[in-house]
Amino acid sequence: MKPFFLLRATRTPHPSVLSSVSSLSSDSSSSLILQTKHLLRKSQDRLHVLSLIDSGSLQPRLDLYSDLIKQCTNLKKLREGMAVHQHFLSSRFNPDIFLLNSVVNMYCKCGSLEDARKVFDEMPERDVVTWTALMTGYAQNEQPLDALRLFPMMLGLGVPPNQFTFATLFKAAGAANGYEIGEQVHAVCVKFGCDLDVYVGSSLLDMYARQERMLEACLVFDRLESKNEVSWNALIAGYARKVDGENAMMKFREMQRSGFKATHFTYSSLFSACAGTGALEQGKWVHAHMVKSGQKLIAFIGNTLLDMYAKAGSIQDARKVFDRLDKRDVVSWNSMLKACAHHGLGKETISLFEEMRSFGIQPNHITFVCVLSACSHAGLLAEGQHYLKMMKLYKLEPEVEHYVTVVDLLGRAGLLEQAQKFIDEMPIEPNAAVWGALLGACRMHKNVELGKFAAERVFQLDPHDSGPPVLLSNIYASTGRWTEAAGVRKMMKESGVKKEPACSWVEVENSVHMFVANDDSHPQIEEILKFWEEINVKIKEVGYVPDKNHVLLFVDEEEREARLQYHCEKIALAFALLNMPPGATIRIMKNIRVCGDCHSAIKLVSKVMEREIIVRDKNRFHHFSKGSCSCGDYW
DNA sequence: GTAGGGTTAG
Repeated sequence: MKPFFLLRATRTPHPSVLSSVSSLSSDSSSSLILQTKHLLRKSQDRLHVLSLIDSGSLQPRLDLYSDLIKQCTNLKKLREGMAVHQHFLSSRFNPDIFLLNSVVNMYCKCGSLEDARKVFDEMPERDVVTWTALMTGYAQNEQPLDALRLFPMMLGLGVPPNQFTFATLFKAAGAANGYEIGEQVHAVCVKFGCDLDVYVGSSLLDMYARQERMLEACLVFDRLESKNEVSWNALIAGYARKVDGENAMMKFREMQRSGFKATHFTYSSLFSACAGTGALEQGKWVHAHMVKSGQKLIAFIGNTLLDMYAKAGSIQDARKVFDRLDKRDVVSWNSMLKACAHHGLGKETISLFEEMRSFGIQPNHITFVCVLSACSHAGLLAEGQHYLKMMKLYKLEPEVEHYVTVVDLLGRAGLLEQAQKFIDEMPIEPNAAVWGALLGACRMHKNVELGKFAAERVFQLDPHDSGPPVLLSNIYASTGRWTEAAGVRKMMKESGVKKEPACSWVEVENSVHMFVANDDSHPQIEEILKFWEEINVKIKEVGYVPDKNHVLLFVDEEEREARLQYHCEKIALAFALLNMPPGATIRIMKNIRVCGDCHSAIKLVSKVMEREIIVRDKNRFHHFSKGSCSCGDYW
């Protein structure tokens, strides 16, 4: 066996080497050298290895440099990597493509793309590995466009790409929203016969899934030569992102049938799908499946599980998960804070946040968004201002999101002028969301003039959002200015801004039933409407007066009252009352904010029907019980 | 020597 380098007895090697060498039982010299080589390679002190070379104690071979570079790559030691690179340049060795490829990769993995690019540019020759390593570097360091730009250059120079190249390119295309480029690369990929590879396929189907093109994603998936956990997970994650719980669950069952075991990626996708639709029963089922499969509750899954319970309306279960997590990271804390805020538990959010601080956990920007929005939902004005100031303490500069919550906080409290002054004095440029918060407050407090002013700002900054014109029209309508309300509606129609249709849904016996406004396609609709009539009589007996201000169309009085009956949250509620066992808590989800009239009606329903009713709207949860709501009518 | 999938705010 040929020794790789020699340890000269006349020089003093590193003490750890000496002590290890002296403890070796074998006295065969080649074995000694091999053992020493192994030791040095495993040594945590790469700089010392370089100094041993400098002092003449070691005679390096090319693969010693190669090993050292690899170590620096894996450990992400940029400074040491640079030293090894420099040392190699001053050595007797010629530039070697294998080693330089490793150097490019080392700089990429250590996040120094400039250095990687410099080595790349100066290389006398480059192969597919060189190109792919740099592309991957860009793709993994949030420069996906730079990764994509390399591809035509590479093809132009006649370097044929391989499956590694395509896997990276599709990832980059997905991250850069570069879907047109992605599709072109897909064509090239087919030409090179790489599209059936499972790595390429997972990345490619993920790219299609990210633009909600599940049909294409499935086509890619079905064509794969062989599937693995990653390709299944990419598919399930695609459905989960689309909040298509039904298909996510279906693919999950297929995955099981095909003999693949769910991983923590699978579970977290499924939990986030259930969180999106608020499907508590399905979420619980997946949770049970996970426990049975022996998958541990690591932080990553725990956070999505916690989030699922919170978003599906069970803050108690969310808290249980939080308490059971053995390692809580900042995301766990943020999720729990957000859960409390979302459920209107302002005081609890604050005490949880103080607990987090007392544990010495460093809050981040999102932490403060959670805390501030809790203050806003609970009307805790002084606390909100206090926590905004506290950000400085943690060296966090408030971002526009934080200013939005403060405007919201002031606005909800009715301090509209103060809110406007706050916007004027903001150190950063207010965006549409900031003005939108003021507009929302004007809607709440029926301030037409300021509302108009705020609305104009929003229209300028975000002309495509249907929310603000609807809000403005509602301000006019709720103050009886029907002509102006109709004017805004007309303007919307002409400019092509479409209002998102209101819809509500409810989970009954493991399936989700959705009710879209003015859609009577549900098979039980006749029965539901008849049942709502009965409820309506009952709640009128205990004082329900339909609030016609919430029907914001220019129609006559009678029709206005009739239209109120058809708000989708009422339909969903009637459906749930008809189909759920007595006493079971009803959980209704709505895609937009719950309307004031429905809010009053549901409060009374909770009383006359003796039911716990939980409604999740776009902003928060409402827990209705015994005739009142947890939001204290402040939302 | 080069590759793919997951969470938190609004």
